[in-house]
Amino acid sequence: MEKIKLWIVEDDQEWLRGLKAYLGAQEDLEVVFSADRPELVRDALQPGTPSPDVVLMDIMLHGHPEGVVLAEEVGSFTGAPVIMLTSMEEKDLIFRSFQAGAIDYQIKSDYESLPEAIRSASARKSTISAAAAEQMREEFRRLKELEREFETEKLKSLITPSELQLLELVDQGYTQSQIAERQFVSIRTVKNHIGNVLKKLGLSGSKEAAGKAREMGLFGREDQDKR
Amino acid sequence: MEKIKLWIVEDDQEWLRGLKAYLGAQEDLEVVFSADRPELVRDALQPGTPSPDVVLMDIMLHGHPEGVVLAEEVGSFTGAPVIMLTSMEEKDLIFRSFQAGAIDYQIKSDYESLPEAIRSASARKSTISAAAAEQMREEFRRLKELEREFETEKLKSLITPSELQLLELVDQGYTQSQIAERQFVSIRTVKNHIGNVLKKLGLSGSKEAAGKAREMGLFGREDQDKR
DNA sequence: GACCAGTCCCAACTTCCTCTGGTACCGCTT
DNA sequence: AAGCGGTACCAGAGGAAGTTGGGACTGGTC
Repeated sequence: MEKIKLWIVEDDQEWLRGLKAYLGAQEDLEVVFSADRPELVRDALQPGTPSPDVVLMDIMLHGHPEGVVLAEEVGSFTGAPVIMLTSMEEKDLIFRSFQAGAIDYQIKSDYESLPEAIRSASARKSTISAAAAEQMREEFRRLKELEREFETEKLKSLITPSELQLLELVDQGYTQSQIAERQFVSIRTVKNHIGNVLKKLGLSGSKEAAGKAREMGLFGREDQDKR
Repeated sequence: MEKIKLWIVEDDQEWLRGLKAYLGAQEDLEVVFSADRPELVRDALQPGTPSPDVVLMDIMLHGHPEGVVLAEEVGSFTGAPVIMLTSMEEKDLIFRSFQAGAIDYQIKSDYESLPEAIRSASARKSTISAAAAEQMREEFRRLKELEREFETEKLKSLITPSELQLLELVDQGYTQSQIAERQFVSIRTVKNHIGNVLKKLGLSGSKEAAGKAREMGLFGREDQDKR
């Protein structure tokens, strides 16, 4: 059986030695390269260093999260899956690692589960912990809400108050002349407002525009709340 | 050894039977409940149905992604980790499932890896496939970029053109009187503009404000590009 | 003391946007 | 033919915001 070739990047000498010993003792794992400084890793990318099947990368190197950028470099150069190691579960770093292409994220103190994580990683599977997944979920939710808000803001900045009011009446099914009566303005005003909205939204069809505005929550929030 | 108790929700009778047979044949797995319709699952939530250790949930039930909402309900009611099943890797559904609290996401055709995924899930670990992870990564990237753009827009909407111009000169190290000369305006104008910016940003210190504006890319994009 | 940055007021002027209404015309449905 | 929605212009009134200045004052720093 072919052993899984590991690279380990870890600035804490103590941990590095421990990891090498512990992982090297596994039947199917083999540490072929290790480094405690980013420079050494970058050197290893060009010459004949045995290429890795899986890379273990400490997320914090000498006090700052250099592991993140390094992970991206190593990942794209060697094509190997990268597992990030960290002491604490720090939300922002999980995302940065994830974005940088790391396949997995493991807590150092949980070293017993590392061999299994490495085997999964070599098969291109991530075994993200529940806590980490939960934090990603939260961040995801936040970003999705933000995306929605962003869209809403963009719409709101296009539509003026009176245009919006007319749209609401359109949405309720009134005809343009009915709206004109109700609002004590001429049909011309109504036609202009709606025409302007349609031009700004790039639509043709006041029903469409009104529906869109409603979906985006631009009308009163008193009643409808789809969550 | 205690067997892992499974719930299976799957509308395709063929698959449901296959899954029950295949998974039930595993030594450490036991299918304690299965359903082919959402209603049956909701019924199972209250009475004495054996509670699950892991739930398998088809993401598409009768043509529409009802599995997503169902996953959230089942997950929060039973507290069990939920694995979503699907035929194809559809980006949007992965996120929706993930947000809904699903711990994992498996492709049906890849059924050989299901038992292992179930074991991981029962230990609250997800074994997301590389393809799915890559899609999540992309979506993440997009959302993060959007977040940044959002922040930028918010700033830009606060700062007026001439204020921005003065900020740029401040950033280049000119004093207020130098800026006044250069722009052929009185010192009073400069002081006012900068004062207004500081009030709007809630800062005190024009250097700070200028730096922030630069970081947000509000100045010319011709040269600096930090990526 | 001179110089600079920052803070609070106030006051013109300009420019742009909104709101309002208008004329004229097209296409569709009833 | 009448009614409705939609499109393309135009134009005046009003208001909000941006720009430019000013006065008066505080608090550092060289």
